[in-house]
Amino acid sequence: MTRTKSSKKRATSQDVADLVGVSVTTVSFVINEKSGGSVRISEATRRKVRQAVEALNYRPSSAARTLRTKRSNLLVLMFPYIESPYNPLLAAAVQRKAEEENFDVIIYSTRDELRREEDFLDAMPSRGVDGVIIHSHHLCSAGLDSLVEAGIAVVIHGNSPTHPSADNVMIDEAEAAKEAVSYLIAKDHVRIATIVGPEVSWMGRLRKEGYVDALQTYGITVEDELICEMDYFRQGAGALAMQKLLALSEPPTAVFAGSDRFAIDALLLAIDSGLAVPEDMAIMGYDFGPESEATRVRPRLSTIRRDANLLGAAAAQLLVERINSQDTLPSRQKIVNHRIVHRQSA
Amino acid sequence: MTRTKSSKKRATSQDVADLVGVSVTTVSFVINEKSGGSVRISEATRRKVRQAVEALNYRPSSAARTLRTKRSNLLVLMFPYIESPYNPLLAAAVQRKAEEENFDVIIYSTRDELRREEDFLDAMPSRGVDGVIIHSHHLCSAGLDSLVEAGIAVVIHGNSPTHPSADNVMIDEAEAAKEAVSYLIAKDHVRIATIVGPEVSWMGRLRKEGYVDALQTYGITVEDELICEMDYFRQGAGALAMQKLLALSEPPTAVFAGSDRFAIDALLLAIDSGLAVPEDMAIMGYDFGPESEATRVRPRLSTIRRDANLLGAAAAQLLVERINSQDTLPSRQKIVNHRIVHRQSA
DNA sequence: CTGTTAGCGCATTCAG
DNA sequence: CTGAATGCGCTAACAG
Repeated sequence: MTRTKSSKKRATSQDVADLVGVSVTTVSFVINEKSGGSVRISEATRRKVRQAVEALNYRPSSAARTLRTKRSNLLVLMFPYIESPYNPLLAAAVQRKAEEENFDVIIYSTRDELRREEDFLDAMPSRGVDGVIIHSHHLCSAGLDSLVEAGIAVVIHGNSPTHPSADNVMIDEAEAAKEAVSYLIAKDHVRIATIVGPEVSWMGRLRKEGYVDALQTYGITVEDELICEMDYFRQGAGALAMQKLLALSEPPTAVFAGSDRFAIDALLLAIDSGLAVPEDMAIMGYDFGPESEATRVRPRLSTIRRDANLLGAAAAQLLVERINSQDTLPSRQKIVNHRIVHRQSA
Repeated sequence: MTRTKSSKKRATSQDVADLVGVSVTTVSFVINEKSGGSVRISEATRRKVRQAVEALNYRPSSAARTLRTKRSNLLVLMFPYIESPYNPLLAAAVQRKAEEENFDVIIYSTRDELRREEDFLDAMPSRGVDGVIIHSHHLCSAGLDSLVEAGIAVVIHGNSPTHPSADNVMIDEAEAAKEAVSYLIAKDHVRIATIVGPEVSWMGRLRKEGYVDALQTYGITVEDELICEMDYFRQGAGALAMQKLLALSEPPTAVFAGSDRFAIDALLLAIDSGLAVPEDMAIMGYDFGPESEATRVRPRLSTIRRDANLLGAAAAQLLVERINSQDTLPSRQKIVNHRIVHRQSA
């Protein structure tokens, strides 16, 4: 009685082979359902092997398999916070897709800390995962090189930097912005302002593009004084912009904000200034940060929303394709549907 | 040029050894920071090895290591829906703890389907994970046997069946119920009814126990007509119970419901009957299902909440201990703090 | 149609 | 203080 371990040793493919009286090769073939080419296992043998598997309760060791095949069927979804309302939806979608393709998914929250993100990505090759979906505010493409070099497939969620060997999945920013503004126009607004991010930001540029496009489509003149360019992260930027707009000789009756944060600040300032929202001032937001912020403000914010299901599924899809592709794939950009959420502010 | 693969081969410990001019054994020792006993690597060698690791960008292969050591440092968190508001919090907590202990966590949503749950658990030994935290409504202890036999550590979240080789982490159901009722008593209610789950349910029994305990503590007579036993999953059970209570010759002024669903149904019926909540009828719920349900109803539901952080951390803690323990550990039950959420309904 | 065999990359016993 | 040798469990040539 020298055994201290309580659990008996797990059965190996050799055990199965011995029990049936065939070789491990045969076992391996039936386990993996190989049959093409020169590989033909008689149906009788297959059955016997399967019985033995059952009898011994044999389960292949993924560690051994991974070591051999360089394939872990493991993928990583990394984002700032799993607690953000968008991310669980994204995770669910990724998971669903991954499961279809027989992948497990490791989820990692970086808490939006650059250091944790870097450390995690750095340790990724060691983990032996096949691919990773990155949703990050910090990401710079340099960090991706080592992943790609280590043979890890990468898909980037959102408008973060592109990389020649990674895919991006995102929504059509310009189109979404255009729809938001068109909605305001449909509500009979003509004097519509916008609060947008800086030119240097890809998102900011695209959203402004959509704003201009919508106005022009409906024959409304684009006026510079109605376009407020603001820094996304500047405290109270939205309020500032709204203040400026209200001071105009002819203020707008509606505002399309390039981010929910802009929108909420602007909305609050409008209300504090004695305006009724949406009667005196209609406000549209744009998905950015937690959904709850948009629903917590009164009146609730109408805004653009990404479809987490589509984005997640698309990301997983691209990732799996990339993992399965033997040759280097070109970088792909996948545009996914968005939608307008009509709440109370517009 | 026969190479089709684009990425160069990853460095192995052999490569590192070669570069330094030592053996793989030495490399292995310094990587794993072994030093006790007869193992002594000179500081000089250590440094050189570390340099080589850096130079070659060497990362140990976890697959190989797992195969060798029977340790994947991978753990699974399984629950019905990642989209439920409680579960991301739980996941975050588990993750945080797991990370401290150098574990990655695979998250799996069963969509509350028994079949998917069973299939996943069944495939677990093959995945080579070290342990699993199970949060399930369906779980029966039979399914756990094969996990335990396969040497996978198991921790059960909540009051699902216990298992001689698994731990449970949960809140003190009876105490929580007692507090809820005590709160109602503190608000000057004396005629307090309860809607509880069936006797056969452990949760139901414990919560009723707490209810009775609170009344007795404050010298209030327990009256059978004020105790409604209902099936958790029966449609509209809470409304039915409230109806019955309102029909009493002397109806209660407060109700402690054994689940948020009961509570919400009851609350709605009370309001539809022209009662003001909480003025005419105070209602306390009890954590069960999505938080959002409790906050969406008007007035917002006061209820008992589990602390996801504590529960998650405790679960991960127990799991890691179990994984690290060589010998069989006894089954442990860990009770975690809960709290009352005072909203509007009581 | 099936068996033999050689590693995958690492941790570890046992010799030096 | 360090190295040589072995095998974890599996897959995939290659050889029948």
